Amino acid sequence: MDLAIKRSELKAHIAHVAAQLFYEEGIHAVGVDRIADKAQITKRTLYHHYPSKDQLIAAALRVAPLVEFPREGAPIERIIGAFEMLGEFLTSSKYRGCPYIIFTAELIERGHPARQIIERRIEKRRGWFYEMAERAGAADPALLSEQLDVLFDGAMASGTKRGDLAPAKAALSAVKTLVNLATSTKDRLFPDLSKS
Amino acid sequence: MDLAIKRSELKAHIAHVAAQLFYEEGIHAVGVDRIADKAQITKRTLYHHYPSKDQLIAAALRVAPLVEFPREGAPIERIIGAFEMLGEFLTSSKYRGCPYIIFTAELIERGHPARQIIERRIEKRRGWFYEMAERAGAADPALLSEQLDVLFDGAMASGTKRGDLAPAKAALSAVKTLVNLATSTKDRLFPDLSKS
DNA sequence: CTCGAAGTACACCGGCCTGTGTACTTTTCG
DNA sequence: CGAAAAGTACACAGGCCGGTGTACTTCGAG
Repeated sequence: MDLAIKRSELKAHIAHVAAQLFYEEGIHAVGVDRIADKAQITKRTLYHHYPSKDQLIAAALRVAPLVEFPREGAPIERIIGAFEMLGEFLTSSKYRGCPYIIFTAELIERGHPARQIIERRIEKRRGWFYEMAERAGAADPALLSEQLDVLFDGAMASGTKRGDLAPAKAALSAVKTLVNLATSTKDRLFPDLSKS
Repeated sequence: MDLAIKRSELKAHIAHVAAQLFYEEGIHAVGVDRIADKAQITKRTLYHHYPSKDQLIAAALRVAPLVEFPREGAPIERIIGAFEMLGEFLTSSKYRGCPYIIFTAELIERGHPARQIIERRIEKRRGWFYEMAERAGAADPALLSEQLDVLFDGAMASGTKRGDLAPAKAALSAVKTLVNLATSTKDRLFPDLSKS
């Protein structure tokens, strides 16, 4: 496969191997020896780059794969595109659940090293949704972006439990409905929907 | 607190203690000794009732707290009621995330003992949503119930990461919108919303 | 009452996992 | 080229955890 890894890229390489293993088999279930083996290095070398497993976890989290969000186009199309990408992500070969959720579930006691990374990324995604909602001319961008966020997480979580992409489809249809409603002027026809 | 636990209730008591500890601190992080201590019994006694930790995990999962679903009322009100109960669940003292998701995240390798319980419960919830959607006269009960499912999971997952109940509120508003649309005859006004 | 089941107290094993010590070879770069 | 930095190979410590053995006491149902 990847014979001959340049020394200068070794550190990053280790992080990627760790990320994959942690994600696929769980943080607690994977020992440093396993990671060193798969990365084709010595445990000693691993500890040279990452003095503790916790720091390795943090590094792995930083390079964890994400759902790609569309970088251009009309706001509404970008939002919908994000959920379409999500569908692809969910059906990718080894999907096992939202990395954030999975890692968070295994990192309760630990104070901080990795948590902050997760929280920062989540905040970034929320910001993106809010910006899109605003640019799309939503009546209540805060509400819409919050709804999108929930749907996104929901599709990921539901996709964890069941292999298929039905959750992603359902989320996508819900997104289309909610976005259309929130950005259309006709929403005045249903003034009572969002309250009570 | 709970001095004097009846012998006949001991087994159930152990499962409850385990469920709480597993949920709050993680399955891997909690050892049998901890559980035995908190249950005020000997490790030996624990192993008398549950011959392995895996079986204890399964038992704990069976008694894990759930969101209560309304048992009576009009279908639409019951659906909405379910999401209101969810909001309460999320803001309950020690909420740390959807028990199913958390436990699943820590139980990859293990083949079966606990997984089946989780899957059965999820299927039950899905069935409940479908029945409600059908009774409410939804145009496409399969789609609506799938959407509700995704929103439910999403609220739980989002609620994990951030302490507040904003996700639950957002999910609730989305539910109201989607249910109203799906069950109203006026949805003919928006024939294009759910496709493409 | 009585006898077996249930519970106790405590020591102990074996495996796994994080992390280190050491003596050696290889690469990199000024 | 030559020295410092990086990597190797391997053994080993120390801790935690799941699970067992044993000899004893207590409970509770018939």
